[in-house]
Amino acid sequence: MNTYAKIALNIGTHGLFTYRIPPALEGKVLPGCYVGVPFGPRNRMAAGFCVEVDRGPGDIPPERIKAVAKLLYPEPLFSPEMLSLCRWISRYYLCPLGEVMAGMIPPGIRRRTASRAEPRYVLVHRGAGALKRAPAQRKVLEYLENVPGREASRRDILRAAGCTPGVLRVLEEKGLVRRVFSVSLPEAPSVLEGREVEELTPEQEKAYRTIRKHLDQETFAVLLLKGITGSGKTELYIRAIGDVLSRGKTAVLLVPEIVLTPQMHARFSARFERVAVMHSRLSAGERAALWKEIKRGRFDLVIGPRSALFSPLPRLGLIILDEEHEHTYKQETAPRYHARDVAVVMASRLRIPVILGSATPSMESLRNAEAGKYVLLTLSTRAGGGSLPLVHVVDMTEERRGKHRPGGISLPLARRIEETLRRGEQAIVFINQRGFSRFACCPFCGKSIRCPRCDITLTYHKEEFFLCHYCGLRKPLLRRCPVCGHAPLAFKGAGTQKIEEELRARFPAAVVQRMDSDAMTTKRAYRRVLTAFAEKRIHILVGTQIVAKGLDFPNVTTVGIVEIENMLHLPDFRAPERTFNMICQVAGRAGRGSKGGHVFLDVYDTEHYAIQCAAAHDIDRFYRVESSLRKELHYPPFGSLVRVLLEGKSRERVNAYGRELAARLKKTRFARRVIVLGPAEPPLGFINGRHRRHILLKVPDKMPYGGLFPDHRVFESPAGVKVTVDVDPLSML
DNA sequence: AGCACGCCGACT
DNA sequence: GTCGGCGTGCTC
Repeated sequence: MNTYAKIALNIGTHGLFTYRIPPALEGKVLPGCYVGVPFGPRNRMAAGFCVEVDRGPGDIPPERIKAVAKLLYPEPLFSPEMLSLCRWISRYYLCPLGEVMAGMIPPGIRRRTASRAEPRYVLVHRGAGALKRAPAQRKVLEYLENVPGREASRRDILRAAGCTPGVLRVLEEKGLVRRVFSVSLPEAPSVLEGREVEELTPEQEKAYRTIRKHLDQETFAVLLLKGITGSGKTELYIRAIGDVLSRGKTAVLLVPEIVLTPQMHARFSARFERVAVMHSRLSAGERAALWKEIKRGRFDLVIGPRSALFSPLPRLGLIILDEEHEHTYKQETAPRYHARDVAVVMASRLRIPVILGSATPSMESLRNAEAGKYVLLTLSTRAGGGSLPLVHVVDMTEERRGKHRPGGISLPLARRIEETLRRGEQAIVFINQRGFSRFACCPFCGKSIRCPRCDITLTYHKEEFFLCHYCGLRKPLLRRCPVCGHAPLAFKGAGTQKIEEELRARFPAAVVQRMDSDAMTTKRAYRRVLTAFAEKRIHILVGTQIVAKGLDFPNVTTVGIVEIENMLHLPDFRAPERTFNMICQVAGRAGRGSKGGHVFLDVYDTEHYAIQCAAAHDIDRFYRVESSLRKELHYPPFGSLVRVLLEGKSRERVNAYGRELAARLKKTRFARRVIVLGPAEPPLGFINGRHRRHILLKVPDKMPYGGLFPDHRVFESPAGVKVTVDVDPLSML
């Protein structure tokens, strides 16, 4: 009696392939297994995942069926629960199952040519002095004694000690060093350590009791932890994780961007021993080695970005998502999943609790809390006893009318910075734009400098180039207008470089540092700036998003937020939400110490509800106003969106297919309930030499749409047009 | 993803 | 007259 395996291959098709299980592999090829199968006319070896084991071959003609060639991993890589999760992701995000599953396995496991992890060695015993007659070995031990964590990679050791691998082997045999697979712990700078919250505030205590109750029940629950900046959410994470670990279970902590949260690593590594931190710098081999060690049960806690959700921790007991509103949780390539939503489904499959934390939760999560689907936990006071900063909304129209000729920053902000410096305190100025100015244009003929491939303006980077922030195209600097020859050009819309320059000019005695992705190309540069800022060697920090998150410097008493309306007035229904969140996050950097804080918000539309609510730190009011607007237009969280993006070199083809597809979608059996908008030209209608159109589907609230389009062929793309389906899109540019 | 089949430009 | 460009289509 033969058995057959349905195999999901990562070849861009939703179909599964049926293979016979040969006697030698009988009982070993199980759902969730990673296998090699002969594929195609030349029978080349393809890797795939067994998702089902059947008694018969189904409707495939038996003569076409080939046999599974081998097991690529001795045990299933997916538990039944995780396989079920993969199916859900595949259905919900309209992504082939094989692609979903392949995406959850680190490249080093996936590839046959698993490049081995770089070996690392840790010091077991001190006492290099004893090795008088083995200078090479002594050198190695001396090096390891002085290195953070007493652990280093083989390459580093050999370079530092100037010895050969044989020396290390001898030391390993003597038991003086041990070979480890773990990845180095993040270098934790003491200056960046957050305050230790020893005792919980009454509010924290209350939230913690609720968390404990759900951990005790060991069932599925979503806990939305809404806590203002500085309210001690992290301390609650630590306690919850501690509880889970003490029950012999494991936990995963997702962070929006690992490079931006060094203090998070430091805090967790200080409290727990068996912590695996996924950093972005891991090579494929290191990632694979770490993955195997996690699967083997060597770690209790994994901290990492969204992909860490799929790390194979045995006995997972808790999932935590910090800063759950962050858009980085949405993957922008297939499968286009949102880690928050997947975490919730995963927790329900595994019957465990999940904690979503944020000072400014997403509209989606707030609505789920309101509807009673999530348990809301609120922290409304700062753990250290400090208070939220006072926010001053500066009316820039007033500024413009006054005698003071406005530059990048308002007069009240400038005055406040002056006072801050006089008191020996520090300031942060936030501007959501890199470069010197957003665009350059000719004051004579009015033409702007644009990207020929994307048809958007090029950002001016001073003394460097014009840069397209979408395709990365660089154009050399121009003195004159390329159209009419007029000089000089006018530069509009300030960026970090311009604000930096202005601050230097205004405050010549102060040390001003810019912090954006252009200035902080390496992690080291970033750390160096943070250390200098902590040591008060930098007085004013100017930066983009980078300065918005997690920085905890008690001496920062002033925060300036300029040009925020660039964000507020983007053609995107989430623009007010993003702006509100951003202001709250940035404002939260001020007044973390005992000295109190002031935030200056330079805006023209002072009455806008996003500005007003942010200034008042009133998220509940923001939620109410925003909800009524979204409800009216059936935008999320009151209904869902599916975005179908069409791209191609020929504008005519893209347009024609867009019209055809929209017409077809209007005729599906869902047409009466789904609103089909478009095809329309998105805000970025031409990028990288490709014309773009999109169709937006508004799916009504409560309509179950797992499998809304069971016939995924609706979205098949014809010649010359690429079709991308984005379920729950976060960006519609 | 590969690897084939299939129709239009520069080569021995 | 062919060799080869990569566009499109199939793979249990």
